[in-house]
Amino acid sequence: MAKEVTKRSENYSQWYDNLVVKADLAERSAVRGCMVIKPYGYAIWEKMQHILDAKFKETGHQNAYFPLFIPKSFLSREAEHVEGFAKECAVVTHHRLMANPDGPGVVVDPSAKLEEELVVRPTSETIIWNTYKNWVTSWRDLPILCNQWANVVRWEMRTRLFLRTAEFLWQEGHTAHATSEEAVEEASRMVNVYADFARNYMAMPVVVGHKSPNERFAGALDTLTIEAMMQDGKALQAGTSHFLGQNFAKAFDVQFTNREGRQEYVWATSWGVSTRLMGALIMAHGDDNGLVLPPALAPVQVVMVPIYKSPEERSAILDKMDSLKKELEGHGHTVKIDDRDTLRPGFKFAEWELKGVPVRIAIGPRDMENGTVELARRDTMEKTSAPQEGLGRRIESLLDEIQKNIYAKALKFRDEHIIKVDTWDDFKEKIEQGGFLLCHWDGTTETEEKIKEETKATIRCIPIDTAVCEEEGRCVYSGRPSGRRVLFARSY
RNA sequence: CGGGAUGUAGCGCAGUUGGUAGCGCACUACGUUCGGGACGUAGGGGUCGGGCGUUCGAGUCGCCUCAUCCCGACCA
Repeated sequence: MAKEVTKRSENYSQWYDNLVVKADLAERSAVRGCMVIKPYGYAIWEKMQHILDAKFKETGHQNAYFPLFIPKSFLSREAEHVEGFAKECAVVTHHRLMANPDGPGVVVDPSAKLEEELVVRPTSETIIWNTYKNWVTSWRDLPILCNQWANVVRWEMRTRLFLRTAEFLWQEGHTAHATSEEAVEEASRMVNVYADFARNYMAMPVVVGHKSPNERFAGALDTLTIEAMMQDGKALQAGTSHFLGQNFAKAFDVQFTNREGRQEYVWATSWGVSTRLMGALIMAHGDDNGLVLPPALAPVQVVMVPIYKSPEERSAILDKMDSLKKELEGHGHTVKIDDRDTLRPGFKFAEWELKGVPVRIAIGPRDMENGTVELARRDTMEKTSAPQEGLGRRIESLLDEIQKNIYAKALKFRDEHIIKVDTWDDFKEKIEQGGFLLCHWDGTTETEEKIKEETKATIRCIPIDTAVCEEEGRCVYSGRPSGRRVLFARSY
């Protein structure tokens, strides 16, 4: 039929694009580089949002909203920041259209030129720090712990659904602190919130670490990252948390009077994850049959498909399904009964597999006689027969098991593809096979750039949570001494 | 901004030396089906990206233009 999915092993990139569209997650928009997130895809994003939002609240943060438009001059206040974002900004220059005097349609009214152009936010540090200036006068006003859910625009040259689009949805936390220590601690806390979310909800293992100076966020003193491995062995930066020092406070003159009565610049962090997480989820778990969703993020955890010939059978089975649905909902699961009368069961099976629903329950005349259901799990594609009696408890433990199994599978894959590499020849060979390479690095940007030029691999992070990195050695490229291993990979 | 390609039905594509606009899927109606992506019959749907030219005649040839995609530079 029409919804054939490309084989993952044949062309991973094509498999991904195909899957995103076929599973009804998103599609390319007529607008250059932009994406339409379809209801099914958005439902997954909403689940992510709710879970993350609750975690932000738990850690003392509040939501707020800042303007979409940033006066051009704001961007240039912090030198490194402007340099980092200047090349990808959409700029509003006019505020009015007029009828085209030379033909049909409308043209920009040249008399409506803005005195100062407005940049569509690529990130909100500048507008937020310009605002925070007015919020802070005393140490008593600190900390400020705000988060914003918003869209941002980065005019990328080349785009991919979820992974890199001209406009994307994200959350950005922006905090202000009285001390450096407090801000460093905040940046670390939030990267761990992300890591916890990735592991326990997305069922996706991640490596937590520091970015090399070269890969840092523009304007940050330190960038923490979570790096995930996709099934083609490439790395995906799934979330970042930045210690911004006093850079933005100085650029926007945000000072407070400390307990000793002296004026001091505040210390800042910012952190964010985006709809890119959707791409990570798809690429981390999907297979040749389509999406594989961890139960914690599946908009539909259990789908029920009736199998019948006559209208009488149909109504009897649907009645049974209604009562089973209520039982499962009592256990807190989301259940959908696929009662579409125009499609055959086999089609429905394939469709829900494509959409990644963790558990399928099929009931036919045979099951009605025997008091059973057919249970199918998406992660292993196994089918078993189970009694209708006590189905709620059975499903509860099954969903739990699936969540754990998906993580275990991804973890196994990742650990099999992280290898230590100590020579340059070995590096060049191993990087072609995909995966993460743990190598010694001399700490210079020069070496990092050379390696990138020759192999397209970059330092994904300097891991903080892997004891195996802590050892003396020599740089894999230059041979100079190194105190620890870092993580190299090709990335999205 | 360099290099390369493609624009024909909702989607994917074919269209020969220029001669009535096609195929598959999807869609509509009816019937038979229904435990792994059903089948039959009958239908509907097009300014061939746009403009100008050559010609008796252009989807096809020429020029211009617009858009999109791929490979680089950039990147969550």
